[in-house]
Amino acid sequence: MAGTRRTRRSAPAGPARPALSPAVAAAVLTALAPRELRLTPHRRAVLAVLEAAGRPLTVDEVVHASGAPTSTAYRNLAELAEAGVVARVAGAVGASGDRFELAEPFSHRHHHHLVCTECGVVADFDPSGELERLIEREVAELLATSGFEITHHVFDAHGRCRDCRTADR
Amino acid sequence: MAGTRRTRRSAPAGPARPALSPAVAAAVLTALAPRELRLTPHRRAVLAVLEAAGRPLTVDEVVHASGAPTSTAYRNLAELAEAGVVARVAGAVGASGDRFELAEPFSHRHHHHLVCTECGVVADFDPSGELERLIEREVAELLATSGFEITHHVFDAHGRCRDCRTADR
DNA sequence: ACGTCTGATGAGAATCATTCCCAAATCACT
DNA sequence: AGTGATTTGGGAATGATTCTCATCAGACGT
Repeated sequence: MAGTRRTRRSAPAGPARPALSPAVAAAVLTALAPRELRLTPHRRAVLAVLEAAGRPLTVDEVVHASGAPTSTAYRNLAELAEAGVVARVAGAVGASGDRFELAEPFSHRHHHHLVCTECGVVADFDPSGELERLIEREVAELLATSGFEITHHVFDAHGRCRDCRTADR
Repeated sequence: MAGTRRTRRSAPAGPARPALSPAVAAAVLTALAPRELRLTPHRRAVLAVLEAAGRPLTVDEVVHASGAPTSTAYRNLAELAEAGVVARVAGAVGASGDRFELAEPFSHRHHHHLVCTECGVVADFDPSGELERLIEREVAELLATSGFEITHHVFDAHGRCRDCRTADR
């Protein structure tokens, strides 16, 4: 036991874990500062996992991929969502549990979701500019007619993913 | 005790409960038949409540408004959803619990949802025909490019409803 | 009308995800 | 390198949803 440093294991041994890209790390730091949140190893790991996935993950997926304990993963995801660094997105209706992905300012671009109603997996897709423009117009109209102050919109397509289709048919 | 019939109380005394419209009842009967599901008083009450509400309700709202016991309400909503008579819709992301409304063939028309991110209430709104057409086109494209067999789409606008806006500002 | 038989009911137990708790450890920052 | 506010984590607590199963209602044939 040569100088075994007893540190709380923040990055347990295991399959190679992705690293958070420096660009995202810097932006995240800025976003966390005003809330006095630190970019700890666990938070870094959680964000790295989300960045690498490129699609919304369940809490369970994050727990397994990041190595963070369950309670820490839940807490961090909630805090990061609150800080606007990650986005909480809905999975398949009826499936319990939200999913999380890097918020748009920290990932690539505006996108929408393809949700598999069978296995619950969620993939990203990019909407056409034309659709996006029309949605914007509709949203502006809703502000006027409904009394709702619209902050964002969700356009998800639901169906069966390729895997589920080939699996049982 | 003049002929007090002892029947299980299926419509407990209480505030006037809405009745299910005959047209919907007939259509529902047809939909339930192949599954050997009966249109019992509780199911009728649940459906009547959904029909009267005209917006997606939480299980709790259904329980209170219909008088059905919790376990019965959950069971019936799940069965009716399975049968395609009611639709399970997502509420605010992060809010636990799906909501239910009459499925489109049994209610009025195709519509979308306005979700309040603060109190979770969900209202219906009608999309413009133009938007709807463009969505259809986009969905058709997704089938080709993603491998997903799209069954339906969700276009929800999220924001703060009039009540929440006036309440805390 | 009456029996019969299948589907429905409902109270509580069981399950499961999520949140809470708080003493102890850690890390970001000077 | 020190240090104090923040984070951690294991387990308990909470809450929603589902399950169980003995009992009941209702449709149907006779």
